[in-house]
Amino acid sequence: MYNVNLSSVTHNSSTNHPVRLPLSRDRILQVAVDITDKEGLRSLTMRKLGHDLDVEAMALYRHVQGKADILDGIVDLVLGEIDLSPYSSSWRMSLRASAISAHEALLRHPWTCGLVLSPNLRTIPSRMRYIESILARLRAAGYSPSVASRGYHAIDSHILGFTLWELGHTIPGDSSGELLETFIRQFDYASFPFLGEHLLEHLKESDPEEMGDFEFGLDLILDGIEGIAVTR
Amino acid sequence: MYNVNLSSVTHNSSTNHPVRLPLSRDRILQVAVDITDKEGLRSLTMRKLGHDLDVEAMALYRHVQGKADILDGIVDLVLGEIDLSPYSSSWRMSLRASAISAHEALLRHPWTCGLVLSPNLRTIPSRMRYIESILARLRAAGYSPSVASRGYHAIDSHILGFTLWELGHTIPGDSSGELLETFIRQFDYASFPFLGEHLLEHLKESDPEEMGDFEFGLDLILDGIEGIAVTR
DNA sequence: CAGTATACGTGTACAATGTAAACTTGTCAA
DNA sequence: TTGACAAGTTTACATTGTACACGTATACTG
Repeated sequence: MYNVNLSSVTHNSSTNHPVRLPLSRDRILQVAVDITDKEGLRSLTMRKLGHDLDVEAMALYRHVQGKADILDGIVDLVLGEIDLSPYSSSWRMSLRASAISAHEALLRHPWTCGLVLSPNLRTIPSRMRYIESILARLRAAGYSPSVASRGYHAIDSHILGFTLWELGHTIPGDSSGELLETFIRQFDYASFPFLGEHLLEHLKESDPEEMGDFEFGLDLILDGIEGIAVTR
Repeated sequence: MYNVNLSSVTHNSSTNHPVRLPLSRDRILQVAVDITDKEGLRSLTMRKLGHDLDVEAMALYRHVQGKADILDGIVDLVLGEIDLSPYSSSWRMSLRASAISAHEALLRHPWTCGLVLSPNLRTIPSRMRYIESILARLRAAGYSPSVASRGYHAIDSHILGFTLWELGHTIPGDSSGELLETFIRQFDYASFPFLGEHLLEHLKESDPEEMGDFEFGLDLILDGIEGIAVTR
């Protein structure tokens, strides 16, 4: 039976000396996600990762191609958290739920957006499954390949773009909002009156009845798609 | 009069020995943009930047705070290229034109998106002017602060998200599309039929009459905003 | 049980990066 | 002439990813 103890050292009773949990790609990636969640992408170094796994940095290379591979791997893990099969009668509600699930996953792991979008052609499995799933639902709803493509783009752009925006105004390690407050205090409201208004808009405790900003934009897009005639 | 020669060495006719163009923040940022456009963000190192300016890396620090400052600076330059005052009778056409201008600027300098959205609270002047300008036009159109805020978000998310998506499928230094082609050839169409269809959709020579994918999503959003009642 | 092979981890080293601190030099005012 | 100052250079260092050679515990083979 597998030992899923989080601590990396366990005890072998027969030999009576400490035995390390064996390293594995999965364990490396899990710890990498933890580090990045807690201390930011900057802190995810091979040495730090090795340290947290009670191992020298170079040991990681037996299980992982290199740092790039690790980055791909943790993105894959996060995107795997997205719920792609929410039960729903309509394509619209189903896509809406998936989009919200994606948004939540990205917020849980704020470093993901930036990584997903670094320009190259890696094929990250869960990312491909995700895209495939959105396209499939639009096609199943009767939309043409062209409309499905464009609809997918609009939805995904909104998810990534909006989440990035949200996160851009979060300071890592400033949960108390202290830095944010000083920022707001010294903001030049005279030069940027509407931006100032916008800032205050964001600070306002939002009515829990009211829809969030993310859903607002999402519905704009879904409305638009719904308005396009299906071709069957 | 200012010497705007791109070469960093000019000739002083009285002393008859080469005289370096003086370094300046502006010149540094210009060259930084050039390097990043041509060789990617990875290649923008202080040493490379110094080399291209015929100067040691450390000389830059007399004119610039550090690398982070340079990154902010080049983002500022690019966002400054966005046309914020396209003549137009309606808010909708005006915003549409600005959004397209922003999209174009981001495509000209593909590294910008990632930089704009790295999470922190720097205040990049042209970015603030840009946001202010969009908000102002929505407010002038009669929308409430809340709708203006959310409308702005939806538009900006689309611009950044969509452009990032586009660029994610571009390989830096693969203008011939060679890498892309091998990617397409070895793509697993059986496992991801709709993604495959989507890929082909992208490869198709687009009808010049037809609207681009960017405008398609943009109009979805603008339609949505237009459908919201103004409050005056 | 002895010998060996293999997988796993370590140690050391190196190149690339950002940048601090001290040094040099060209220019110009007093 | 001097001397102060700004602009660039030199040197050095810490941090990063990772190549390579080396040990060693575990499992397999006879």
